[in-house]
Amino acid sequence: MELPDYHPQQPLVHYTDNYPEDPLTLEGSSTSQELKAEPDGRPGPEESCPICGDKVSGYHYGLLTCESCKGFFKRSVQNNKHYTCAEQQSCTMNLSQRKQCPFCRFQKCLAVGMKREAVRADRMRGGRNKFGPLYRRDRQMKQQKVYHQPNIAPYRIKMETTQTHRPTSPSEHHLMGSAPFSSDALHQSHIYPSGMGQSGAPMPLDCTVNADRVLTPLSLPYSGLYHRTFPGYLQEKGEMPYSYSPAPTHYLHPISDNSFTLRSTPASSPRSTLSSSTPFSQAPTQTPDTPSSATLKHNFLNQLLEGEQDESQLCAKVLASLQREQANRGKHDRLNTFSIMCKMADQMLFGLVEWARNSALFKELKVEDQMVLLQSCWSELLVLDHLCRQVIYSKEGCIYLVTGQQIEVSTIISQAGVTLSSLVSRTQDLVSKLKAFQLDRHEFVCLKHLVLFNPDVKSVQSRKQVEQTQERVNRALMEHTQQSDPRHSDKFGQLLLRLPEVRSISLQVEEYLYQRHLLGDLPCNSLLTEMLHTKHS
DNA sequence: ATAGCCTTGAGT
DNA sequence: ACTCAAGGCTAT
Repeated sequence: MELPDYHPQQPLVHYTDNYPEDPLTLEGSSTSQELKAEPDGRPGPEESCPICGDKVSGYHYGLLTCESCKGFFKRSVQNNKHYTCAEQQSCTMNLSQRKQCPFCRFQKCLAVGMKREAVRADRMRGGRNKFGPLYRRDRQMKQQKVYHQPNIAPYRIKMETTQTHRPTSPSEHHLMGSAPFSSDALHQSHIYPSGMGQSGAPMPLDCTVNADRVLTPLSLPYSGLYHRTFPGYLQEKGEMPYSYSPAPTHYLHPISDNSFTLRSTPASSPRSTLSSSTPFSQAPTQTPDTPSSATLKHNFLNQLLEGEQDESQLCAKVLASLQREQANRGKHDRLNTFSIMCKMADQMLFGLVEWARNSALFKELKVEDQMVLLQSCWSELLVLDHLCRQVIYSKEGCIYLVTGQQIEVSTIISQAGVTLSSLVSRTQDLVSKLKAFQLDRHEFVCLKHLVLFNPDVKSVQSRKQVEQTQERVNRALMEHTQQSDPRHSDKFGQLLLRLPEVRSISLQVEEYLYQRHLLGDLPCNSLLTEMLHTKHS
């Protein structure tokens, strides 16, 4: 799953850079960075074919390609060719090797956005087709980019399947499984960059063009997200709350000042107060508190809520991190989709650690207990966070990423391996149930605390303290569910009954990630891998 | 089968 | 009349 080094069967997300000022443009092409257009928008001399890297000769079947790929695509479509790959459907595509595997070449043609419809069934010559306006707009985009965004390329995501078998070569990514090259639906269901997105310029209007693509240009809760400034989050260096160090880091080792070695946002740093302007407060399921309910319980719950991360800040942080990561990489060293997902998870994990550390209840615990608790439940917290995000933001049949993008579940299921498909299905079932229950933020934050304060974790020293806190949260949850929705008298019980499934899913996630880690698929130096190691050691 | 060059013709 | 993205031709 990646471009420009295309591996048809690879994982999920690929991106170059991103326009921080416009979250609606997380789509573009693989070559946006290296393409250099003339000021008039015509392809410049350095423009390279997104399929093989050869010199571009103009727009062909939807996007700028070289003459040979144009011809290849035309022949393939006109003659209804069905190729097969002798390798693992992840052959390298470049000028010298493009002839070796027509299967992978054709896949890549489709992947980058070449359009079969542009090959004429009647073989009529000359004239213009319906893509004329697209080409024009793409030129305009390029022009804008040249003048206004010379160094910034867009962010994009595409699907890849994920398998757990080992690639034949460490440098290659192979699909797992499934994806015999047979139908267009398969290819088009990938989260591919817009065929017209090579410019790397914002292309919000391409929604319609990309209607068949999985990843729709996202609609973030707040369009102004990137226009705000988030101290500490969008800075390029230095003060980023979570920056990777070049050497392996032991993020969770306690140090004398009762904090972790990982430098995190100081507790006094600006953070959202979860006022009505936060995305979460717009959750359709939220139950507004009435002034009359200002009880102790109420204050307790609000206290828990105050520690919740602001979704827009988290989104900005993750995007900034991905952007930084990709910026540090070479053109042929892009993260594949799976790696990007891991990076996202990693950032969310950092966020959860920070969340816990800032929790008044959690701070009361010994650092040793804090560590074992977090090490025990991190994956459950990740799953809970994910569930909450889905309940609040996801469209029916889609998975909402922390970056604000939505991916169709059916696509993931159809392309992922058995394990991942099962995970996604189980998770979506849970999402449906929680949506039916109209899980609100109070309940969600209680569930997180219930999972965090688990007195059954072995080697917890202050077991009693953990137990009491859990019971306290449990009571608050019970009272809240009874008050907020008296019609669902069993809501409390139903919510608790979901936790075993959350646990089960999280364990499967850990197992899955660990297997991929053993295959070398996980990015190095991540908190994610460190957590996985801790459990498996 | 590939790929560079040629011809065509609707849109501007 | 010009543009340029279609299809066609043909040496390799």
